[in-house]
Parts: sequence; structure tokens; C-alpha cells
Amino acid sequence: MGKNLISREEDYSKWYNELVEKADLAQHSDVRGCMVIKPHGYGIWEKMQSALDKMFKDTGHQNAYFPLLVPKSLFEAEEKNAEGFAKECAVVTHYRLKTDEENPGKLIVDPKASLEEELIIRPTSEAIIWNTYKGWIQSYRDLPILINQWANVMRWEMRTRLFLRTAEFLWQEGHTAHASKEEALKETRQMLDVYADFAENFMAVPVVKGVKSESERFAGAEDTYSIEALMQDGKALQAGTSHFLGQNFAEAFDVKFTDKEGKQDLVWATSWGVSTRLIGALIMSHSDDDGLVLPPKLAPLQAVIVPIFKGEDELKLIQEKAQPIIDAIKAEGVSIKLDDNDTKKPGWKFAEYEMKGIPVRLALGRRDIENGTIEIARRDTKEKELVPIEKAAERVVALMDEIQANLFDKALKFRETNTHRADNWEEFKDIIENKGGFVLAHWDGTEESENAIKEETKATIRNIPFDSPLEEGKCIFSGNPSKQRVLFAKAY
RNA sequence: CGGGGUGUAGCGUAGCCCGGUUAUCGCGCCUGCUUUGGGAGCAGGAGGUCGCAAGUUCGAAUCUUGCCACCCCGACCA
Repeated sequence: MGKNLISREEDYSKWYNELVEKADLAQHSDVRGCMVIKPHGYGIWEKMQSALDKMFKDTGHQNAYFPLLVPKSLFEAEEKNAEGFAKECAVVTHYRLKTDEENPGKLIVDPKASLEEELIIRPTSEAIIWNTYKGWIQSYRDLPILINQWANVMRWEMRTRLFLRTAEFLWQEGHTAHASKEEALKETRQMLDVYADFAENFMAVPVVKGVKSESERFAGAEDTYSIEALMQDGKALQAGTSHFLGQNFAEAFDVKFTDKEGKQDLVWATSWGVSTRLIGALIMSHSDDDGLVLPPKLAPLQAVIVPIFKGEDELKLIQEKAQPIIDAIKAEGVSIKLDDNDTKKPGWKFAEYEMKGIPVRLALGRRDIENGTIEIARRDTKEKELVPIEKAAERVVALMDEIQANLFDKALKFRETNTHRADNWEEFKDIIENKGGFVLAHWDGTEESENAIKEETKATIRNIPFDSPLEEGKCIFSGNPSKQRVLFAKAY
């Protein structure tokens, strides 16, 4: 079982980096701030993609693809959005290299090949997409447009961490266009619900849904909704956002439609996204000192059989015994493989699959075959059980649901015991500094208080939870009246 | 962009202050034998422009200067 990591924040960062390496998920690239996602890490992303993609399709969305490069003039059209991202944009200025006459074998940028208009490598695609939508929308009959794109984006971050913040990252971004404000608001909320559903039911990570304060709002949005998760070190992680963009982008790109009455109006917009950061959330929610712990629904490989054998004859016998189990398990839609690699020893394999977070491991050796048993070990609790070989498939399939549910329950309990209420400034500071976790506290709604709190404690308003009840109270910082509690935490 | 630090084999490192034969150790890798129910043991082997350049010196991983790269702390952030 994992230790309570909240008590050892200093080496938590090291713990995380080593885990990513040991679990074989990713590595730093030689390219500044970028990440190489290794097959096991990418396998998790693929599982996330297919689950999310299905949820998007089930809510009426379609996939499409837009260009990587955004002309500067388009990028700057929506001023707030452009301003918000300006500091972290990579810019393409030239389109050709040439050999360096002073340094044979080397290349230099050809100064004659500079672009008339610079191209921005997308940090997000609102601009290029809304410029395209302009040509697609004339009438209310063209609406709504419900499109998602799977893509990479680039944000030139000052400091990076694998999965949590990298210069290039993979994500999906939904961009929808609507005829009415109500419909767009409904879409914004619906997609946040989809994200929360995904986080809780696939990732086994409980989340708090809510609305961001003005200062944390997406650049160019009227409102930003987020799901916030609590990591094992007591810090919050924003796991997904859904933005109500109002008519800002329609105005910037002049996207109008004619309604049923023949009147012209600007189109209403939303955008929403989750990224490979979710893999970081997954790692930090469930892992322990022995490595990664994966929820069965997102494990690229859900079960593995480690044969314990001496010589080819024994291996052959084990393979024969294992095959019906494998067939039965696969028939139930659970992925499993027999690791018959003879260059690695069983002990090595046990450790390896544990680090990689494979939910269930079976061990089958001569001793088992003589006794008609098989050993089943679950990753989440590290418990081992010896079951009759004919019951193995049934047990493994059942474990998938048990482990999935256990991980969620454990994460939920962790969040509950690490969510505190603070009613005055001293209490608030004490919790943030000494305990960590979420803090529900009153706030007067002003940016001044928000900034001052951040300045003194590093804690920020994660969101104003949708389910936060209305109650009279006083802002923990200013003492001014407040109508409800908001969610504070130190964040990634 | 400010403040600090580090560059020695695929990875992690000793040596540097106080210059002196063949650059230390561990992991990993290769070969052989024995092993296989929790990251095997023994024996042998391969692998190095000591970040780059210049300088000082009989002699530089070690001293000096310049350059480059990376890391950590802050500001920025899905």
C-alpha cells in the first residue's frame, strides 16, 4: 500500500520523476521542454482517447482536423486570447535553410527566406477554427457545429514536468458553435460533466466541478468551468476545462448567422479540452512506492501471466495450461498476455509489472500444475490468492471491477480526509502550510483578496464548486461578507 | 530574465582544493558455467574527444580565460 505521501512533500517531485522513468512511461527529450512518450505511456493515452472519443460521439460530436500553424493576423484577432497566450508562443519566421559557407557541413537559416507574415505554432486552436467556421455558417440551419480535434499544441513554458507541463503536449479540443446563449451554456456544462464522468469512472479520480474565478479564467472566455482533483501530495490539479466563450470569437472573426426571423446575430461558442496531463493526474492519484497503479479501465495491459519454469518442457506444459485461461479471459474483453520471455527471471518480471501498474498478475509454475492452482496477485492492495485453475478466468474478470472500484473509493476517502473548512485567516494559513489538501473557505469575490491570499500562502482558488451551498459568511482574508465557500488549494 | 549549481563510458559517480605513470567505483552491456515461486551468483570481457576552445606548464580531468549545454529556485502556466 502507498504511504501517505502528503507528509513528504520535499522529495515528492523526485518520487514522481523516478516513477515515470521506472514505469517506462516517458522521458525528457533532447528538444527543450518536450517529452518522449514511450509505448506504455502512450498505451494509457490511447485508452483515454478511445473512452473519451466514444463519450464525445455519444453526445453528438464529430472529429475534424485543423492546421498546426496559425497566421499571426488571425491569432491576434481575439485580443484577450492573443494577449493571454502571447508570452508562450513559438513562432515560425523562415521557410528554408542553406549550407553555411563558413562552416562546411553546417546549415544556417537562409535570411532571404523570411516569411512575410509570421506563423504561430498553435497554443490552442480557437483562432484558426473560428476563422474557418466563418465560411461554414450563414444560417441557423448550419448550427450547431459540434467538432472535436485530437492534436498537439505548443506552449513555451518556462519550466516543465513530464506529463504535467511540457512545451508540446497532446490533447483534444472541442470547438462548438451555437445559435443561442442557452444552448452554448448547456454545451459548456455538458462537456464538463463528460470530463467529470471520465475522471471518476475511468481514471478512478474523484473531481470537484465548479466555475473558475475571473483571474483564472481562460483568455477570451466569458466563463471557465473546471474539474479539480486532489493529488497524494496534497496539491490540486486542474484536470479539465470547459469554456463558455460567449460571442467573443464570433465577433473577432465576424461569424454571423441569420435566425428564423431573418435577423442577423453573432454565433455563440464553447471550447473544452483535456490533455496528456491526465496521465500525470493518474500517476499522482494512485501510485505507491512500488510504482504505478493503473485503474483496469485504462491499463494498456490488464493482466499478465508469469510462468515459472525450468527448461523448455516445463514452459510448454505451462503454455498448454495457460492457454484456456487466456482464451476465457479475452472472451470477457479483458486483455492478458503470457510473458514467456526466458531472458528475464520471474522475480524480475514481478517487479517490472508492478512498476508498470498492471492491475492483475498471475503466476503459474510446476507446483501449481501439480496442485491444480494458480496464484493471482492484485496490484492495488498487493494481496495474493491461490485459486483453483478452473476458477482463474472468472476471478480475474471479477477483479477488474473490484480494483476499479477500490481505487476510486481509496482516492475519494483520501480527498475527504484532506478537505478542510477554514473560518478565519489563522486557521486557513495553518491548514495550507501544515496539512495541505483542499480548503473550503469564504471569499469576498474580489481579485484583491484573491491575489493577497495567493501572495501570502501560495494557495489559489481552484474553483467555486457548483455544489457549494449558499451560506452567510465572512471572507477569511478581508472579513467582508461572502455568500458561499470556494475551493482553495496549492496547485500544480 | 534575475539568483544558485553541474558538465568525467549508455546511466549514476570518485578524482579537482594541493597538476605527475595505464582516470575510480557501482548499475547496465557482451561471453561462459551454475541458476529460475520476489529485480540471481561466480569468472572473464568490451566501452572514455574528462562539455568545447584557447592559455599557463616539461606535464592539465585538475590552474586561468572565453564560449556552450543542462539542472535547481523565482516570475509564467492545460
